Amino acid sequence: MAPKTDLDRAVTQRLAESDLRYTSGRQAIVTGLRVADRPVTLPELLDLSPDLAQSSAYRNLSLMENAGVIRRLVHGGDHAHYELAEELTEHHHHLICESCGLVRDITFDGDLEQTLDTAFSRVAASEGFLPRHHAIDVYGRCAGCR
Amino acid sequence: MAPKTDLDRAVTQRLAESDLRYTSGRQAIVTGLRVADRPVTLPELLDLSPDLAQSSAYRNLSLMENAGVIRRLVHGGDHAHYELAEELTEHHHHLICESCGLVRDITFDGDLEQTLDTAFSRVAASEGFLPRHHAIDVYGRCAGCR
DNA sequence: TTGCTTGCAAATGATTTGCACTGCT
DNA sequence: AGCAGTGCAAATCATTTGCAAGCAA
Repeated sequence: MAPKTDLDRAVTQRLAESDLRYTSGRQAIVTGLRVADRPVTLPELLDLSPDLAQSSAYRNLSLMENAGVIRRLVHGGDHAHYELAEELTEHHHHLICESCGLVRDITFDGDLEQTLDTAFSRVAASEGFLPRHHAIDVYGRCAGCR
Repeated sequence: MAPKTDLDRAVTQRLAESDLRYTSGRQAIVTGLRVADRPVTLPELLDLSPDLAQSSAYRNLSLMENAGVIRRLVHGGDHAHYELAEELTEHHHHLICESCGLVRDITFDGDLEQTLDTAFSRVAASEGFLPRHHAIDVYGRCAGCR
């Protein structure tokens, strides 16, 4: 087993808080997501780590999502995309290719996020909503599909 | 059949451009979505118009989505939500209740949208993407689930 | 040994599709 | 007549789950 990274330690702790072990299968998933460096689908994840059983991958993704380690993204395509939770990385948004489904992370500067939060809170309040977080998806064509 | 509204006329034209007729079943869907005044799931749509056959509703929603009349939203819940396309209403975003799945429309003022478009174009360009449109989802708790 | 994990196979459930029939035009 | 549209039932397919066996504390 590879030496523990800071990410592994953070994941271990979050899993422990939900009474879950950081097994080798779960490490393979976390490592796969870290290496991919972009949200990936389940088939892509299995390609990255061929020893994973599909059902266990789905099961662990789901368990780790509840534990705050994984975030599941769903856009219109056939498969959901998975990435590490923002608490383990950083707040970001997504660029989605309408042609091939590729998803990439993007970040905005703090001033813009500040502006957004303020605007969202005001509009949400007018509808009686208590806003908790937000997601921005920018759709377009990726370099390969231009 | 009810008299044609401006919306009906606009839908008729868009469907015609795809060689589709504006049949009574399709009118029932469009009317249901207009009356609901928020994105609804397929079961909700069938409740609003009990005469619709499920398969035809799905089929027409899909055809009308391709014709630019309908927009399909997918947010992780069990069912997708459907609403009238923005070209028939106005550019808006969504407030989503994490507890019950309710979706409501929200709009931002022009200045903010302008700021957003500028920011999105710049960031997308840095990744080689050509941005086409965007979607902002604000997650939280609705008044009923507070 | 207790209980979390895993892999396999089977089940689930939203959505899609084949097909025969209906109804515009 | 000719073809778009519809409803029913069956098929699809990503994801979930039951279960028996494996493994860590």
